[in-house]
Amino acid sequence: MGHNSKDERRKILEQELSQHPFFTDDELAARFKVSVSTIRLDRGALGIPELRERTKAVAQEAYSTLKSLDDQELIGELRELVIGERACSELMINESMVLAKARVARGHYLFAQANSLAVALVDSPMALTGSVELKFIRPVQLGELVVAVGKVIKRKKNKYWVQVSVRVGTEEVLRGDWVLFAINR
Amino acid sequence: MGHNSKDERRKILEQELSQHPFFTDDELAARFKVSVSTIRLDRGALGIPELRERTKAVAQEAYSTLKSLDDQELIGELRELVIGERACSELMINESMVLAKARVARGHYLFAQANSLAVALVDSPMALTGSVELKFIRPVQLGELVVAVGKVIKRKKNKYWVQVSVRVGTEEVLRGDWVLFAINR
DNA sequence: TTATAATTGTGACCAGGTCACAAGTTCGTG
DNA sequence: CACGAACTTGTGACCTGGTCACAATTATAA
Repeated sequence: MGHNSKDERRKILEQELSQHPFFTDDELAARFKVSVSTIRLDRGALGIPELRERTKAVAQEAYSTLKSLDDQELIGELRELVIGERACSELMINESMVLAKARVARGHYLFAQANSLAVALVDSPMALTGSVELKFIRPVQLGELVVAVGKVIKRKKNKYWVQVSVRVGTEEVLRGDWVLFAINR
Repeated sequence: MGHNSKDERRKILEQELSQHPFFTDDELAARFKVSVSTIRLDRGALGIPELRERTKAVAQEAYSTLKSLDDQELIGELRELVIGERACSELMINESMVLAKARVARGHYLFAQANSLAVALVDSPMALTGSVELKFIRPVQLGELVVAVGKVIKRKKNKYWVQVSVRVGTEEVLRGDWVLFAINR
C-alpha cells in the first residue's frame, strides 16, 4: 500500500469521528473503501471506542451539561449577594461563548451575566427587567475571567435601579444601568 | 398483585426514565423488585425504547443542539437579511428559555436575539457591540413566537446605529438602540 | 523475487436487547 | 372454596454492532 495511505486514512478517520461520531464500522468501511476489519484495526490503533461507547459518551456529557444549564437562573458563579444591596459574580469565558472567528465573547453572554445578577438583587421571588442602558467598553477575550459587580442605587416601591459594572482584572469592560420591577404575586 | 401496583410502577418507571435515561432493563428490574420480562412489558406498554435507543436519542439531540449553538452566531431563525439595511428573525420561546417560577422568558434570551440580529446587520466579517439602550415593554410568555426586526438607521465609517424592535404578534415587547463597530482585520 | 507491512476474512463470543409464546402467580368475586 | 381474568415470569430464537484471536491474502519496497 502507499507509503502513507494508512496513516493518512487514520488521520482522516480520527477527524471524521471527532466531528461526527455516529458512524458504524460498516459505514466507515464503505466510506473509506476498505474492509470492516481494517476500520477496526484503525480504531484500535487510534484508541477510538465502538459506536455505542461513543454515543454513550456524547449522551452523558451532554446530559450533565444540560442539567446544569437548566438550573442556571444565574449566569456565572455567585460570589456575594446581599439582596437589595449589592452582589458579585464571576464568569470564565470559554470556547462556547466566543465568536468562532474572533475568539471574543459574544455580547449576550456578558449581558446575561450582568442581567441575571441585576435580577438576583431584587428582593422578590420574581423580577422583570424594565429598561437597560449599557456600554461595551472593550471586547473580552477567550479565557478571561469576568467579574460583575451590581449595586442597587435606588428603590421606589417595586421599582429598582441597579448599576452593574463588569471587569476583567481592574479594567472595566462593560457598564450598565438597569431598571427592574419586582413581581410578588 | 395490588389493585394499582402495576399502574403505579409504570408511572414511576416513566418518571425515572425521563429523568435518568441510562438504566438497563436489568438494573430497572432490580430497582423495582420485578423480573426483566415485566420491565420489558412495561416499557413496551409505555412506548419507551431500549437503553441504546434512549442513549442515541439523548446523544443526537444534544449533538445537534450543541452544533447549532456552535453555529449559532445568531439566536433565533433568520427570516430576512439585507446587510447594512434591515433584517428580521424569529424565536420560539421554549422551556429552556423561561424562568422556572414564572414561565416568562429570561431577559437575556430576548437580548441575545436582538443583539445577534444587530451584529448580523453590520457589513463586516466581525462586529462588536458598543452600546445599547433598551426597554423591555412587557414580559414574554412560554410558547410565544417572538419576531425581531432590525434596521440600520445611520452609518459613519465603521460605526453603525441599529434600531431593533421585538414583537409578539403586533405587540411590541422590546425596543432597543444599538451602536456597533465593524472590525475588518 | 522475496521479506515485510498492510489488509481481509473467519469463527467464537458478548451485551442488551426484540418477539412470540407458554407457564405460573395473585386476586376479586360468585 | 373455586375459578377465570389480569398480571408476572421464563424460555428460546434472533438481531445489531461490536470484541478478540488467528489465518490467509495482497501490496510494496528493496
